[in-house]
Amino acid sequence: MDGRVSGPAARTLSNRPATAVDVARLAGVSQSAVSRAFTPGASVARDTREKITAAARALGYRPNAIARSLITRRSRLIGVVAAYLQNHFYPEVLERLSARLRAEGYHIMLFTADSRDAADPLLEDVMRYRVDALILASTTLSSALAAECAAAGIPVLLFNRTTEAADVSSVTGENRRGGALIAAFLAAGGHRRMGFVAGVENSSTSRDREAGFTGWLSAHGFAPPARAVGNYTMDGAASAARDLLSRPERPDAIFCGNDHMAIAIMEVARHEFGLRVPEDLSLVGFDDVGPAAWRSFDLTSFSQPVEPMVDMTVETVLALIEDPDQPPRRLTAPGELVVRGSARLPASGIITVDGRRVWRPNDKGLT
Amino acid sequence: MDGRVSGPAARTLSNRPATAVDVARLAGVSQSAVSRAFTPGASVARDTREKITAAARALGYRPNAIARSLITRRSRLIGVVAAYLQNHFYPEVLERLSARLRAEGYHIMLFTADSRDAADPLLEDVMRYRVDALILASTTLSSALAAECAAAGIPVLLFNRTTEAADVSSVTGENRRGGALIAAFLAAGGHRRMGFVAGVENSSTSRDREAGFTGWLSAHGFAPPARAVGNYTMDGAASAARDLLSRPERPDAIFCGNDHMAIAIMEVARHEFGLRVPEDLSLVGFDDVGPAAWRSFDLTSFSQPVEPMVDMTVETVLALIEDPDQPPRRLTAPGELVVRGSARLPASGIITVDGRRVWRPNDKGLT
DNA sequence: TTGAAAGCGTTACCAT
DNA sequence: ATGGTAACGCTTTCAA
Repeated sequence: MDGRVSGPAARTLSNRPATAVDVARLAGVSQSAVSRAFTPGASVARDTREKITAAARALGYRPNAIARSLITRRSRLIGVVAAYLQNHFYPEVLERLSARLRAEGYHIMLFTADSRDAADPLLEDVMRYRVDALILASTTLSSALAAECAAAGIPVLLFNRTTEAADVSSVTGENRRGGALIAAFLAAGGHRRMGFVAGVENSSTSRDREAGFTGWLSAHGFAPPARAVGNYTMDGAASAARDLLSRPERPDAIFCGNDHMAIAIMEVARHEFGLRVPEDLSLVGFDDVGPAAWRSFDLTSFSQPVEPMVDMTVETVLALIEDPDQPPRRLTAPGELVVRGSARLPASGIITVDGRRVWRPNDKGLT
Repeated sequence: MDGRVSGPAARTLSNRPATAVDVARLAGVSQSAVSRAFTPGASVARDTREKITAAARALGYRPNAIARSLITRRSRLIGVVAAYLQNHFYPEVLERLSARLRAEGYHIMLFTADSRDAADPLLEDVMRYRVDALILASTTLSSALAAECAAAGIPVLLFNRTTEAADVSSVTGENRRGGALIAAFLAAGGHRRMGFVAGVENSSTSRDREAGFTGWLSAHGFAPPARAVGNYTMDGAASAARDLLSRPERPDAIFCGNDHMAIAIMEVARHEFGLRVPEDLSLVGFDDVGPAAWRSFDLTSFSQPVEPMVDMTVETVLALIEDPDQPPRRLTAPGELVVRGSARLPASGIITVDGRRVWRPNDKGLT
């Protein structure tokens, strides 16, 4: 009766995104049919579907993922909490993770956490968006938070971290074995005054690497390494290096908690202390990130292979979403000690695999 | 009447997240009241609110952002499309952007685009989630896509890119002025055989930097620079460097399209060609990312200040969300030519500002 | 200040 | 194979 705005034309003029109802009306079918046409496994007759897709295209219709999420109770959103994005490892992970998840129909909601402030307020947001799962990359998850996620039924996966406090899934590299292997490598290279630069001290990653390193050393009659803390930051590592390198008994080899810190330490050693690497000081890192291979650094490093780690992560997360009650998985991706020029070489054990030089000592007992 | 599952206990036992109805029931109020209690500006009596928050806490209630989005038609999600995450510039941007948006109550949905494949399928996903705005960091947006976003009413902002094809908002650095300033700087430093390594050739960023550079050169009687294309990747830049440096008339200075490529070029120059930087070859980059300041590179570079750029971005995006019909903004964040040791120095014009050495020639005409 | 009721745009379940 | 209808969990009128 009111002629001002009515009829199909008005719909078309409306600048709000088209809905399934609009499409249904135009195609002359029910809204349910439209829904089915956009649902992969649903049963729709050939020409019904064609009418619908034609109408949808005409209206620029796209199913509203928000509305879908509400009813299906699946947002197909994965919360990813990352810190330390300036550490090259994480951009590499993020890139791969995003690609793999997208292939599975999931998307990333990105949260960056200051390492200093608690993850709590951030978690509040995560929960409100009803993410289907949460991947914590390098953030300490308080056990309280883990409990809260569990209560909310949100699967949690720790990436590059573990925790004893809660029974939660995790994907890590071979931190302990890597640390031990590096100790053996440096010892075989003739070094005697070892140093270690820790990352964030209460992180499992740093603790495990250190435990592997010092464990091997003490088991083989070495003095405990000189030690400083770099907190996984470049500035922290630079300070740690200044500390270590100005001690009377200067280390002749330093195991740096990760490559990011190793680079900062190398800079300080060379440019502030005038040391030659590896003649005066051997340096070994962890992660084997891109910059480790740059000629300026040529860093020997224990690898954490991004692709396998991400693949494990995605697989685990999807399984957890499928069945949240299944037991948590704690997975470890095997790495290699990739040998480059930043540390003096042992007499034997260096072989070339897939174009990379790696150290595989005959000595067993380094599993 | 059916006694099996009913009453408050049953609700409590349910492991689905609590809803506003659950809270209302427990607090003895209406569901609307619960909604108001969680809406900043709403009118709720003091003790009503207290009853509600108590009940909410007891049940672990959190408002469902998905449901809220559906009715408010605002997802408070910002789509961010990023490529080249291995270029340090982008992680820095992402980190800052995430923090700033979160402070405004928005969240990032992250999409990583292979630079090779089109952004189209990705855009489909973006639209389905009804993001409130789209930030394209370093991706070429086809004008067709821009049109589609406009049709869907999604504000788009190009970060570190512009386009003539469509009338869309953008935030960039001073690409043209930077390129010109670098030309003047190198000329003043006594260089005569200039080289340029382009990024992605059809990107506005690379084109503007090159235009500024070659424009200044030709205006001042210099031959056009030797030219190669690096596509903003390290591998591409390394190849470009090999090309340029093995030419008979080897350049004595190269303007590298960004720092990421500059580092690769420096590696090749030093380690493959045995050149000293800057004695044999001067190198200048663009962006002034973190690694530029590392002693090993000590790269002279025109800065693109992340914080101002991100702040402009957030401000613009919020304004566009508020009023999508306002005219697009094309903003430019001023940079400086940060002088370090990778290029021979001009006799004058270098001053120290905020502890950084920058070049500010007396010569006007470099606006 | 509060509660009832009408959506928001889907999917899911029933009939047909 | 198709259409009608009831959710999903919230915000937003509108009355009271």
